[in-house]
Amino acid sequence: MQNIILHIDMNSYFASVEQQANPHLRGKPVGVCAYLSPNGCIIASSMEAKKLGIKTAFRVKDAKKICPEIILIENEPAKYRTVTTKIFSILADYTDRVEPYSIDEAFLDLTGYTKKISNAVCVAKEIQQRIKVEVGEWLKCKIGISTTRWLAKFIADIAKADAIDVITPKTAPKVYERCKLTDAWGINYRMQWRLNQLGIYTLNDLKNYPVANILAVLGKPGYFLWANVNGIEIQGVRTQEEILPKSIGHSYCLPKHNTDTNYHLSILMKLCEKTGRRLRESKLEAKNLSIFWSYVHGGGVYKIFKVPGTLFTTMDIYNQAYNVFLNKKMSAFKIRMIAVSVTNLSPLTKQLNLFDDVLGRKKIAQAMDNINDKFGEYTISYGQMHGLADQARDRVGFRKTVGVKPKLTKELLYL
DNA sequence: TCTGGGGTCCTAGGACCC
DNA sequence: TCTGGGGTCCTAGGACCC
Repeated sequence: MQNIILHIDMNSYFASVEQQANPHLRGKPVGVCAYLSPNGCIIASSMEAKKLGIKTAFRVKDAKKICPEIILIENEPAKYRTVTTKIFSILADYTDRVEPYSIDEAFLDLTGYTKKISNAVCVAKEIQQRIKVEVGEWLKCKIGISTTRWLAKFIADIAKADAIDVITPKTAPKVYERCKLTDAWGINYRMQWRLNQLGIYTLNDLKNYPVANILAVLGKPGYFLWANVNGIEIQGVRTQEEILPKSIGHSYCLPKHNTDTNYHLSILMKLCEKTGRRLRESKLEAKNLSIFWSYVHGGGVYKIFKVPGTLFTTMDIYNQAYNVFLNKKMSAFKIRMIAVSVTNLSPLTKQLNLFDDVLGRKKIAQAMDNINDKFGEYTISYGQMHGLADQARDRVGFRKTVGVKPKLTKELLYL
């Protein structure tokens, strides 16, 4: 029995959400940036901006040169997540097998709903319509339909905006004829080069290549590509509950390049706090910590290690990160970016009890999260983060910093 | 190639165990 | 201390993705 898989891909997502929310942006070239500075980069652009040559990852200054009339906006992740939740709840009306792939993409397994591609096309049309009516007319999506997850995404990737396209293993060779190798999910220029070395120049070359040879030369990644283009399912649709996150982390490119350790530590604390909050929201604990920083003039330090016990509170994470940072940092070098993430995650098992020393700290961390949820980000925070608010307030990700902090903050930190 | 910030999966090689 | 062969865990890093 063949499966019926849909891949939904929102068009120019962040820019479309902004156009939906702000009518004065509609029909105009809009660029959504990581942050508004000449060196900031465009992370999404509207259809109008794309037509004028604006591409993702352009720097702000270059985008302005190419298209002086472009309207630039700083991104607001929370806003986009809210819209995503609405869209995904529409998808959930058709099947419980919905896999959120990214903030603007999802897979649907309709196998239990219908066996016919023609029915799937009707569902796809209805989904497009409902998103426009229930979420917003500026939110358009393209939908790929096939028998495997990879083929559904492949056909959606090459589809025009707002299209519904179907591909089956039978019709695939014809479609491959008009595609480049790098149109395929999983092939970028490096993999393309390696495939070329084997005499593979088209997707049909790859499809017809002896599987044993490709496995021998390119290993598993090569086999996966071969199986995918041949319509063999490698990994079906998995629901959110079936996918436990593997890592949670945050990184930050510093707006000021200097050697000031206190400044660096305050950024480090902020990253640990953001990471810790998400860890607690997900009700997970971590066994490994990874910390990375790079220097302005090249090079950097990457360290990943198993910690004694588990990580759950912000201070658990910060204490470990702090030790590595102070031990390994070259004090004369200016730092460009810092990243923190936790891995080796597992569900939090114990009930939190305020009278247990370790668990008590976890309970305090959760109480602080609750206060911040209710009154705004960083209403209550750790002492290390003080002094950062002024520099951080106008930065992306930190924009929601609340200027007024209660006086009890420092006391709470040292409980 | 990098620019931003968030991820996944896979592999190599060393340490350590029986 | 070294001999063999098998295994796991840990850390580092590459190659992709949005």
